[in-house]
Amino acid sequence: MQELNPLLHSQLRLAIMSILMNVEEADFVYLKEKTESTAGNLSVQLEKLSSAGYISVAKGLLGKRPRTICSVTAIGREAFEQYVDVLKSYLRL
Amino acid sequence: MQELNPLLHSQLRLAIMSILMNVEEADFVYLKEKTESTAGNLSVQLEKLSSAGYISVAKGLLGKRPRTICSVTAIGREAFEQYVDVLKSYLRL
DNA sequence: TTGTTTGGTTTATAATATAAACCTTATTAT
DNA sequence: ATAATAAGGTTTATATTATAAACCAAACAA
Repeated sequence: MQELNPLLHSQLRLAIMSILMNVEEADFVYLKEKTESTAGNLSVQLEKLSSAGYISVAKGLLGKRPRTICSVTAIGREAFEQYVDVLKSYLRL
Repeated sequence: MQELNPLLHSQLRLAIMSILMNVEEADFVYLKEKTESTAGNLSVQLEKLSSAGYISVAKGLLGKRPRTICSVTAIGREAFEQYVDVLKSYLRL
């Protein structure tokens, strides 16, 4: 049995990645609402995905307010797809 | 987004359940080999699945040696299937 | 009869997820 | 002006979880 990439096998990080896989980019506020997570938890998990190179995080401003935009990288996309393949083998999908 | 049943969303417990979903029953030694887990870890996770009612665990003897036989219950089967459905919605399968 | 293997369980530790507390800048109300 | 409130986060502390180490009892082997 292959191992399930532990960076992706986490409720919140998987939710984040699954959103980002289906959209060009998403900002912090959107991800927070969609995943119903706390800001702290989201911040931590984004940082983990980011430092693994799975997503890119751009911190900028929208008008005068801070705005953090996230998108999945090629590496992240590949990791996600591989994770899905392993899961399929577990679940016989 | 629906939550991923945390009792199933765990590498080893998911592996155990995925094995048990495809087989009438399996003993401790078999599960240990298949999952490549340590006996301690396996013991703990079997206990968790058991006390949730997801699997039944029968401790008996084969000849003179102890033998622990596990099988998935109807409740476990249903929980697993529901978990798979939620996962599908995450992964667009 | 001492050591070793088998089949586990219990307990301690390491890792992880999560939320609480906090910070900064902007806006609103007084 | 200035004191509260909100927006958008980050940092840090805590609770949970997974994992392995240490342990135990029975059987068998040397």
